[in-house]
Amino acid sequence: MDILKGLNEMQKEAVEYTEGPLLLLAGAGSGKTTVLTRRVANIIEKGTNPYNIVAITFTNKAAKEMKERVCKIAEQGDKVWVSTFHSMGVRILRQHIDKIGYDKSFSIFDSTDSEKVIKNCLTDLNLSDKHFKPKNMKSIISKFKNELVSAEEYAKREEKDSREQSISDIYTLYESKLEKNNALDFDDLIYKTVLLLESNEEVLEKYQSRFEYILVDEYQDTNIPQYKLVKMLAGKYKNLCVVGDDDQSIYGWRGATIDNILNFEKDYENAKVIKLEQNYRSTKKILASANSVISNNTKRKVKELWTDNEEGVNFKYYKGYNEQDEAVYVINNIEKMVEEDGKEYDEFAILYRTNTQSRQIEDNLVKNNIPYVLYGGVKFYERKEIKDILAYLRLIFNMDDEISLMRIINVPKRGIGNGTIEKVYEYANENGISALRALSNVEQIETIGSRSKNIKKFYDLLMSLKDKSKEVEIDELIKEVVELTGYIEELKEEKTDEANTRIDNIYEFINKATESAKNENNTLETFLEEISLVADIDAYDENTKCVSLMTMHSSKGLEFKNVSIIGFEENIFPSYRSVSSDDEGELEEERRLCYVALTRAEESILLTSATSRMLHGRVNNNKVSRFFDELILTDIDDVSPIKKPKIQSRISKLPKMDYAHSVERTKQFMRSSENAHIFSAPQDKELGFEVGDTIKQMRYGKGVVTEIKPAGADFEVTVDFGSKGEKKFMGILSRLKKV
DNA sequence: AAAACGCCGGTTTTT
DNA sequence: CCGGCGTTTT
Repeated sequence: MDILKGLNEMQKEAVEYTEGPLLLLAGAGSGKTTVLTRRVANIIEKGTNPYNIVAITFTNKAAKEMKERVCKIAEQGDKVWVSTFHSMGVRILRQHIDKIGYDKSFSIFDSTDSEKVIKNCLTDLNLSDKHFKPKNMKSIISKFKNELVSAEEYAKREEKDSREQSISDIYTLYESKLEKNNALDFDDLIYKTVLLLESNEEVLEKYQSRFEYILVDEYQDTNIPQYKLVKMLAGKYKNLCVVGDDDQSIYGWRGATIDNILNFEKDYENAKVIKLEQNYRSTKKILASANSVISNNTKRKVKELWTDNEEGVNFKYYKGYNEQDEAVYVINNIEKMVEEDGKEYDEFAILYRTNTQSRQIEDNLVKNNIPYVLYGGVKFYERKEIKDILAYLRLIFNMDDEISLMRIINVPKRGIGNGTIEKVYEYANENGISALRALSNVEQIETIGSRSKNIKKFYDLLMSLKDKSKEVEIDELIKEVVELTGYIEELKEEKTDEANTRIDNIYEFINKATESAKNENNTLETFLEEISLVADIDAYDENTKCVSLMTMHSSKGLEFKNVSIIGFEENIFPSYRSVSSDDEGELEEERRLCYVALTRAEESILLTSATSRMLHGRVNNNKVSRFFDELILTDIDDVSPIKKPKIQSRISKLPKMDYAHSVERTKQFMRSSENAHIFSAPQDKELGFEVGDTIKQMRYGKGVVTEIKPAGADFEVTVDFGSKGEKKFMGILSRLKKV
């Protein structure tokens, strides 16, 4: 097939420019994946062995998709190494990690495991988990690793105050505990790979020679270690193509730095830059609004997406009374479009800022019998029962994994209580042996006495499982675990719904294992790895006939005909943290997230918010999101029961912009007939006061009016009483008086 | 040793 | 509002 068929000029150029460093700035919906796969095909066609090409992505889903598409158009495409950063790290480390002092059968700790290790560190160091919160410590350590600062280096650093010194101790002990467990945490998968390649010329040379062509997707999401890894791997041939969009950088909190993309031209001499700015996905209205929002960011490469697509329909905006009302509207809207316009459920996505927001939506979908898929939330592999079974498997694979050992030593109950466990640990420490070795010598531990037979039984159970693992497939092994431990038996005893769900989950887990076992060269190692590295979105299947529910973060890279963004409110989106942070950058990242969400849509967008919302057991009254003001307001139909709330405040809240831009925007804003009334002073004679006035109320005393909304013959007046909070009144009825 | 209770604290996004 | 965790009770 013709590799350039159907491409625009810029796309063709990107496909043909195969030698040397290339930065491909690919806007949302600009046909990026097509260009990438054709480019790979082109490199192969020019005579390169596919084995010498590597493509790096962030999610398994993206990797899988790219692999499939490359295979379709290129001879021997299956030989191209398409991998995520993390699985690439694992693959390199499994082969060479012994060179930096680990065993090749290392475990991968998830963040829960890491936090447990940190808790152990705190106990050992006699530090309080109130002052040194494990979650917080975890993220500090993660930050160090993402800045390539080792525990050793940090320990040497001078001028540390006492808190920093303690943190340094925690970091050091944490690292040594991981080593003792022969485990790596998530950050290590990249960090330790970098350390390995830095310290070992031979290994570096091996991979540098192999990778004649390197391709990195979503480059705007790379952090420092990832950047460094890529730079080292590309060191020999420098045929490095990075693809990204600085406007879609939404993982700053994970250490990703937008500078990697902004500085590419400085990092790589003679780098070619190609911009893909034509969007093939969205309507003109959607694109114009997305552009309008993102133009408020200061730190970005100049580009503007355009499209030949139709103008399209207006956005809809619905402000509900509360989150329940909001959910009902969103679902009714979908139902209506399905019934009246012949849409399918799978053409809809509901996006939100935080996972908890999916709850009301889910309730209402169930009520209305609408099929849906929820991505994210409590992950399958993080359920208690699955983690328990997994702990057995992990322990069988890596007997040094004490976190797993601790998890299941008395699960199901087998009469090994905390007291006994402590004694085992004491013995292990005194004799400088691993906990498992101590278990095998349990008869020697005098203090335990007759309970040692429980331990003996447990130890024998583990050993027989380990033997089994060498003979049978993974699904058989899991069945064996369940059988020998009596795990399901114990659950059956409970006879509760919850226990039954857990049993179902275990059967589902076995099914998944059976699926995996079908792949040739599937081992316990690869199975565990697969599970450690899955993301929610990896399960995304575009062939379902379901409404999709996911966070805006998860939606990156996907597209839907109709998108609903719920919770379009201050303190939710943008998040409370970003709003109250003094780092301007955080807000810009939220704005980029907004840009990502908007550009998922092909045809229509519904934005919703709620006047009052229950949050952490408390009622919140949030204003509509500031991003609302940054949209092109004339392209929005307000379908709320109460129209245009608080529109007065908008003038002062126009986004910060350079002067020319600002004047233009203001003019545009005033021209819009819908907004014309804003510029006449809003005053309601019947009330005798307006927004901003101080009034007096019988019970609460003096307060400032923040909002007036018509409500039938009366007005709903919101008054801020300062420390007493915000209250709502019916203005005339409650006889509010201007002071 | 296991179940039951009650308090405290957190609470964004995730490979 | 939730869940986790430590304390108390059986």
